[in-house]
Amino acid sequence: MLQKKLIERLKSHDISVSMQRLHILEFLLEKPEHYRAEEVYEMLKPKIPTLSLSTVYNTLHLFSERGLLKTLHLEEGVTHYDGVLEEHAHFVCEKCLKIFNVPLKETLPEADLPGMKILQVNLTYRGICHECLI
Amino acid sequence: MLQKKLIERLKSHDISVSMQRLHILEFLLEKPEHYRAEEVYEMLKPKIPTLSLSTVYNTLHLFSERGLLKTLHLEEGVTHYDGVLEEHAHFVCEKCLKIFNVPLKETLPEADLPGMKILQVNLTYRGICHECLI
DNA sequence: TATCAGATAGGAATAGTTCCTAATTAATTA
DNA sequence: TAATTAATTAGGAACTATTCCTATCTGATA
Repeated sequence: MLQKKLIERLKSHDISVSMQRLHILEFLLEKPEHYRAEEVYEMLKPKIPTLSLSTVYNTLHLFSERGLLKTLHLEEGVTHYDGVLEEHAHFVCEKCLKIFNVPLKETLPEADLPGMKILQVNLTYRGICHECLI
Repeated sequence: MLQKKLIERLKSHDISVSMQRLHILEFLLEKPEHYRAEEVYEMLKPKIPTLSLSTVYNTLHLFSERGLLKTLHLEEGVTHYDGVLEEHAHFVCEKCLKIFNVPLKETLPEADLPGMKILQVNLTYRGICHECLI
C-alpha cells in the first residue's frame, strides 16, 4: 500500500505516525495472513534494525484497540493479528497448526445478549487439514 | 453426577479410571462453567491433597482428545475447559474478562472446507458486559 | 507374588507476553 | 527557532501458563 494511504489510515484511527507503526501496518496489510508478534518482529528487523519486540507488542495492542486489526486466540498460548477486517472465519489444523481463512456464505447469527456491547465476533473451526489427512 | 455414571462416561471414551480423573470430570460437569487448569487444581486440592498440576494438565488434555470436554482459547495466553458439549457460543467481556454462555438460536453455518476434517466449531463474541457498561 | 505398563507428583525448563526504566523522538509553546 | 513537555521506543528483567523430564506409585496381568 502507498505510504500516503498508510498514513491516512493511521490518522483516521487517531494514531500518530511513526516509522515503526507504518512498517508494522504495511506488513500486516500485505497478505491476508495471521501473524504473531514474534513474526512481525523478525520480518521487520532487517528494515528497522533498532526495532524492539516491546514496540511490536505496543503497536499491535494499539492497532487492535483502535480497530485497525483483529486479535485472534486460535491456539494455545499464542495471539495472532489479522489485518483483514472483512467478516470471515478461520480453520485451524490441529496437527500442523496452520491457519486458513474461511469465507462466510451467510452472516453470523446475531447474539441474544441484551445489555452487552458486542465489539467483535469470531468463528473458528478446528480439525485436520487436507495435507495432514493424507 | 453419580460415581457410577462418571465411571461409565470415562470407560465409554476409552479412558481408564482413576481417582484424579473421576474428580476432575465430576468438577467440570458440576456447573456449566469454563475453568482453567489452575482453577481445577486449586478446587480439587482439598479433596486430593497429593494432586499435582501436571496431572490436571494431563487429564484435561486427555479428556479433550477423547471428546469429553471442549478446549477454549478465549483470551490471551490462557486455556479454558468446558464440560458443556451442547453447541453454544461464548461472550467474553474485555474489561472484567468474565465468560458468558450464549445459547444459539440457529445452528452455525457449515464451512466450505473441502478436504478438511472438522472436529470442532467455536463462536465467540467479545465486548463489554452489562455490569462493566454501567 | 513378580512383572510391566500406565498414571501421578514434583519440580525444572520453556515461551509468549507484560512490565519497568532510560533514551529517543515528536509535538507544543514561548 | 529554541525550550519544554508529552509520547514513543528500546532493552531487558519479570511474570505466568504450559510443557517437559524423572522418579515414584498404582493397578493390571501373568
